[in-house]
Amino acid sequence: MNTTSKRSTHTRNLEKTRAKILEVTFDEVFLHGFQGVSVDDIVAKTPFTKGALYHQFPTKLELGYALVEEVITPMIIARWIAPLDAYHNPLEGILVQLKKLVGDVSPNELKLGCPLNNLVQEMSPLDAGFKRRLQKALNLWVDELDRHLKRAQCEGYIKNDVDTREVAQFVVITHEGFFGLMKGLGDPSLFNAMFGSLKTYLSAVAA
Amino acid sequence: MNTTSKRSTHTRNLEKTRAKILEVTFDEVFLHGFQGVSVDDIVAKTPFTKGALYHQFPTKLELGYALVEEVITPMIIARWIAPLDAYHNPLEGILVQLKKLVGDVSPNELKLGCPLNNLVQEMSPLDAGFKRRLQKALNLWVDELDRHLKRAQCEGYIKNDVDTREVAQFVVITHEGFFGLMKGLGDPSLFNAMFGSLKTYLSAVAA
Amino acid sequence: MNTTSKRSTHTRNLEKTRAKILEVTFDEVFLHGFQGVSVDDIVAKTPFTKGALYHQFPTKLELGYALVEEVITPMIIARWIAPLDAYHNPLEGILVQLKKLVGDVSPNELKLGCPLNNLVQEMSPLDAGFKRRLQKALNLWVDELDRHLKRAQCEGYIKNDVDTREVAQFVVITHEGFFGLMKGLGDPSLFNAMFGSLKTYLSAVAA
Amino acid sequence: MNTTSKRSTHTRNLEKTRAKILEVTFDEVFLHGFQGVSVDDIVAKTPFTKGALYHQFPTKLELGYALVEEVITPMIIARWIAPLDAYHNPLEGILVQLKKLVGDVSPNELKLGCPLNNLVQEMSPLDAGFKRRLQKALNLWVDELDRHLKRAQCEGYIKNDVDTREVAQFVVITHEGFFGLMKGLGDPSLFNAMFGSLKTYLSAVAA
DNA sequence: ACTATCGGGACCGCCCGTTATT
DNA sequence: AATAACGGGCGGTCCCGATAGT
Repeated sequence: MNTTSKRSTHTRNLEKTRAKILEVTFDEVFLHGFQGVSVDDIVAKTPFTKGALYHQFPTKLELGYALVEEVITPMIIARWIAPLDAYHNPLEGILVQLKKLVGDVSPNELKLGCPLNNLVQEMSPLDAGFKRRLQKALNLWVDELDRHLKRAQCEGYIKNDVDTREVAQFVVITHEGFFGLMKGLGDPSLFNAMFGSLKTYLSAVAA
Repeated sequence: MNTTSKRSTHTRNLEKTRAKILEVTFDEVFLHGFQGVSVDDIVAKTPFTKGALYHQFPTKLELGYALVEEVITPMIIARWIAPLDAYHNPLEGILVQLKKLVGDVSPNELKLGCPLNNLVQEMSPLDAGFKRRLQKALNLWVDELDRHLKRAQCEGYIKNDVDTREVAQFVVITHEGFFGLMKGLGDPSLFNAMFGSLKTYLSAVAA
Repeated sequence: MNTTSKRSTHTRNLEKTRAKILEVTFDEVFLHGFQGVSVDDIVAKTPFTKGALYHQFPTKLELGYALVEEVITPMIIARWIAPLDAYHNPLEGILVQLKKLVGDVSPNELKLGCPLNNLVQEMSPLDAGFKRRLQKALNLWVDELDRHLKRAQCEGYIKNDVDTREVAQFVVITHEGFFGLMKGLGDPSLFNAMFGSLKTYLSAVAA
Repeated sequence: MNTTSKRSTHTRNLEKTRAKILEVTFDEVFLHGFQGVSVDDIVAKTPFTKGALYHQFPTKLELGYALVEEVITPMIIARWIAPLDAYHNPLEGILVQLKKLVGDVSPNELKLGCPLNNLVQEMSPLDAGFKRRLQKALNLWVDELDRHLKRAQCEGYIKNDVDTREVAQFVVITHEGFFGLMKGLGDPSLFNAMFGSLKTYLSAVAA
């Protein structure tokens, strides 16, 4: 049980190191918030030291920026957008995906909220760099949803007089609102409220 | 040397001190988050010193708890629940109140989000004491909304097969979701998306 | 040999605390230079902790500024100016004082140079706040010397066509030059070179 | 693939690298002091990387030592000693050179002081290796001046009872004292005080 | 010889809360 | 009840140098 040195046979690989640091950062920030995590905390959960982290990220803020751009934004796309390609009717895809990624997941995993929403709430008003990157991620989400909804409208799944962008915005609002409330209440019944209501809403705009 | 006894003067001053501290705390926490505010920051915006604050609130956390219980919870009730008493049809009240408190407000004032939601996102997973009090506030909001919706259902404004609690939950979800997205995007068009979609949804559950 | 707590029966006295911190700071900066001293070093040689230091001096720089204004400047006046009052002929006073404060002092004590000159060399080009305060101290030294030399000229000890301010400047130049070289060479013979040559020079401007 | 052998090319490159590093080091140390400059700062102003620097200089201190020996000492000789060869009367040479190298130079260039003096003041008490090398440079300066002054004495330009070494020491004292004060005050009138007074002094020792 | 990556530690600023004092 | 001085420790930055690899 002596103090193990961090110097080892570790292969020196910038990409891997960066990925590992970002992975740990994601976990820690997801658990404690950006301000609630110290660089030392992150380093301690890593096979590296502060020097390695500093080599990759000149400041804690830059690490946070990379987290948004390189981890969280792709994750949003992968979870909420990419799967829609498989559905001829995106409205159906949205609900099925919601069921799969939220309804079938244990409430415990949902209590931490949505990684993107968490950072938006915490950091957007505090730092312009965060704000810009988080805005970009949110807009991307809305834009991509809108693209699928427009496709749905073309295919006749949505009434022609419906503003698809408004629907896209509302879908994101309900997603983030759900995760936010879930974080506060931890009440599994929230999913039904959200899923059922969203279904009702989407039916109302469907053709 | 007026007629008021020393004791009551003391008590009144004590209450004024407490109220002033809570007022400043609200402003600062609303701007920078709970973790982002230091006790010294709060004290500096107060005519008192740190000792006075610690005389009233044993720790920073207790100050935060008081903020939730004595400021934020009443504020939620005053803004989103109490006004509904004036409406015979609460569904109408919800939408009118939304328009008044959000639609007619400058986007700048909305960019800081909702004081309750902000604290939920930041503090719920970090501290059990916060979590309990925030949960209580959220549940109160849902419960009171549900009470009004049940009244609406009795009055025949809502279909009988509708689960009013689910509607209440969904309304809160959309409120907090909207504030959350607004905080991140600052896009005024979000209000129309939210307002219009909520109207569509409420119409779908209305009798 | 347990770790002694710093909490003790210490009288809480802002002035005394400040004086003690400045005293220790003077010693440490004199030995290692301003950049070479850490705040922790200073605190460690003090009966106080960092909190106390921070209470008095918001930054290390401010501590340095106070050192110049409250310790070093008065020291210059006390050593090189005040004693001249006792001499009817200031030229004589300058040389006698030089002998007393330098010639009769062990070379070891001189190897650290002049506290004012040390800071001028180290900090003047690095920080405008230091520069201003050090300039003020140097100008005060020159001005006060000039005042005494003008008195000497009035009394007929200095030729009328001599620019006393130039003499004052030159005297300071030789003082600081001597301390500077002494710091580098540690050679006691430097005092004779300086003392003798300054005597020769002052004789040349004497009436 | 020219005729020069690989070895000599290597050597030449090595020397160029070393020279470039020393050149940048001189500039940076002159501006910020030795402690105020980081190895990374130096490397950043170089076409090389840190590894190259550490290949040539095992530590930052050794780089500083090389700076004294290979750059600053030769510079002192080139500026203050070598030109005296051209003068039959070195006393005249000293004053003329002073005018040329100081009096005709813009005050801005003088505000950074003398590279040698700067290092003496900063590093002599902190590191024995620096001290030894700086002492050597200062002694060389005094010795060489003394050599020229002895020549002057032989030629009858200086009174026979004058200790030329003391004069040499005093000249260096006034040089460094002037640069030191100039660094602190930035007052161009200092040159006249120094030049005039030194002239007066040298006249007093001249035959 | 030279590069890129990383180790480990020290420093300043700051922060929450306590204690002596009034 | 309230103030002012102070305790003790953590957090982000930065720095010197070492090591793996070319």
